Amino acid sequence: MGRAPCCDKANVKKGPWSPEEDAKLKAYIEQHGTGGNWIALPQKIGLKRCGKSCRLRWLNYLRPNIKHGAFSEEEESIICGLYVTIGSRWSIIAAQLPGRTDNDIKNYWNTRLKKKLFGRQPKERSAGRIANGLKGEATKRNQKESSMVNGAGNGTISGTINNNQYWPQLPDFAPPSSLHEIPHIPHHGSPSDLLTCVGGQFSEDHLRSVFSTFGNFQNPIHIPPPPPSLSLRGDMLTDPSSTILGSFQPVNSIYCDNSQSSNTHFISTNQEVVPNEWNELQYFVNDLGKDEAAYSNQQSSDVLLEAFCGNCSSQASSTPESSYSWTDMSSLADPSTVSMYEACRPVIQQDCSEPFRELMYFVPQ
DNA sequence: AAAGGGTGCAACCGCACAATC
DNA sequence: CGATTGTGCGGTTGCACCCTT
Repeated sequence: MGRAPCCDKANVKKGPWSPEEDAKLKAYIEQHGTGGNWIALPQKIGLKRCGKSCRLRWLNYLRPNIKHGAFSEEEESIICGLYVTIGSRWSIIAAQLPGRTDNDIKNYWNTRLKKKLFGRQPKERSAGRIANGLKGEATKRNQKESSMVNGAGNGTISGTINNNQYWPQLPDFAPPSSLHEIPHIPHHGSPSDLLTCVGGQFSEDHLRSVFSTFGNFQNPIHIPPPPPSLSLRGDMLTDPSSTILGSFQPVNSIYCDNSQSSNTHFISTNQEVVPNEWNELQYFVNDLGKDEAAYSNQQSSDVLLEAFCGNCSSQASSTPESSYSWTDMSSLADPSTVSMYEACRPVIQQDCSEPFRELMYFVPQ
């Protein structure tokens, strides 16, 4: 037996709220409060709405000091930083952004920030629409919402956008003499953001652009020297002073072969990787629409394989519940890269404390 | 001018947990 | 202490708007 419905579904109105309904709800709550009972509230007001719907409408739109309109760069940084730290805990993230609702932030993440962080551009055909479309959206909002916040964020987006990119151009960076000079890495990061760096474009510019996105989370980092023949893409250390790192599980380092032409990349970590983050990785890899494969020597390899085999077209997908040996999986990759990695594994293993975990994935070219 | 498709946002759904009976 | 009810939350959906063809 399921639980009783919170309201008579047949007799409640659904869909967009009318100005009259808004006015009724707002006036009542401002005068009497919610009374601690959302379910009973619509009857008191004479609204044919579900109590939950009233609550949502109030919290997301009608209550005072709600901030609508474009997100500032600072807000973006906070959202991104918290997302890679705590995941989709929108209510917690919203608590850090006065005036923003969890729904707003969730929508903003899903429609924009995710694309931005994953480094994906919209389909080619959309390029023109994007430049104009954003302007259109902003105009729509401006017309719709007289309480629009100052135009800083909006102006930033529409003002700096170029013809080819969805997002403002990221600042130019002077090429580093070595990756050790990457100044700041998101210390709240998860595997996903670093893997995004590695998997998204495989470019150092992109890597730095993602790091710059988290400028608010700058902190000194320690980057150990890479093993021979490998370049170190990133390294993260937890911040012991932080109080919100409960679920944070960093990837210690990501090693990429030095050959730009190679399609194989190795990731090592001595940390437990939580399933959510692998799911996110799965999303990312699947979103790329490319074949991939994974190998793990860790105990929780089932987590990894589950995460990776959802849409695999490689041989891995045919037996998603079985385990794969290194031999099996490495056979899928470029032989020279595999042999190079094999030679480096002891060094990497030494670099990571036990239990050593590794993941290989490749993107056919 | 119209159809088709992409995008963003408001709103809904269902589950988990807390509070109350 | 179990059952019931209310609330909070994240995921998902529906739709209006706009652009491209």
